[in-house]
Amino acid sequence: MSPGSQPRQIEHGDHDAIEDVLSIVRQHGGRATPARRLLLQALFGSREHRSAEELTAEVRAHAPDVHLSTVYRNLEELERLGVVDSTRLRDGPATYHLASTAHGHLVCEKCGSMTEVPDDMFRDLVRSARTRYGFIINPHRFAVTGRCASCQ
Amino acid sequence: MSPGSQPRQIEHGDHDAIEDVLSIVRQHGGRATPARRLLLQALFGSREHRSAEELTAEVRAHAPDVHLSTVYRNLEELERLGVVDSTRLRDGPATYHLASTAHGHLVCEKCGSMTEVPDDMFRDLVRSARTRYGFIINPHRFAVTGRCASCQ
DNA sequence: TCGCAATTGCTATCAGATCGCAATTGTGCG
DNA sequence: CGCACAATTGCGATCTGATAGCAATTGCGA
Repeated sequence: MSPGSQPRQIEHGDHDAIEDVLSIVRQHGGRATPARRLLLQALFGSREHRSAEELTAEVRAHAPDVHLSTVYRNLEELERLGVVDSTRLRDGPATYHLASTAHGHLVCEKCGSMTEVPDDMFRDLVRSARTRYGFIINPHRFAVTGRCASCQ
Repeated sequence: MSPGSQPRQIEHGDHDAIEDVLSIVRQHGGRATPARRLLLQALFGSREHRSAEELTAEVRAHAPDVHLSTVYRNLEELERLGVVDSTRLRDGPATYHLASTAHGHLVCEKCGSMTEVPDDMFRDLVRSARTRYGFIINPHRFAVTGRCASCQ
């Protein structure tokens, strides 16, 4: 559970994936800047949920001049393109992760721990929201709060 | 949709309800101050989700000196006592409402509109979270985000 | 009625996030 | 291959929502 654990190596598949994303960016009139590339690297390089601040720190390890606001702007852009999802956990900053890593979030309102859960948990909720209200739920972008097993 | 609409009259039942809450507060060593009473009045007086700021404005209509921080402190206290729930909609400030008015929230991430939905929509999710993870979900304290019917 | 802890008003401060602007830099087009 | 120009960046100022510290006030149990 230590914050900086699992700094999983960038695998060669990631590089292609990053370039794929960048070509999507280009298709939308965007550019492949070093900061953007580095940010994507950080996003691909870790399974954890990262705040903008944490991602900035990771980017800065390679390019110390990249500014926090740049990271925010890029995250916003990448979210607009559907590449990343942001999730507001109950307290603290928003966290960001690749949109492809599909999962919901259970956040304990006592101890703050977060459990990732598969999408199918939301199947029923998604279905009834659609049929009853015509509302299409995106289960990745919010946190479900309550009490975790050890905090009952 | 105008912000100040529906300023539903304080009904005589509300007064008793407010005093009931205050006696609970007293049982926990708290006091029945004017600010507290006014805040409860505001909470009872409206079905809408209100931010701390909005509630403060309402309280100030009767007692102009009540400070924003006082309202925050009281909301925190009342939430601790289980009288109110707070919900973080996707953006903007947290909103507060009486815990008794049980419902979940669907928030459109495009137009920002909010739909209140009955608890039973969450039945399945609540059940599988409990059986699979021992996690007890409180459906009132978070917002489910997605696209509303008119924003597909 | 009295004493004391709970509460308040106020200001300062916090964290997270956004904005404006001049300088820089990708990149599509010729 | 090189240019023009829009996209992007660094940086600081600024914004909003929320909290903390502290002295003065005030409910309320005994």
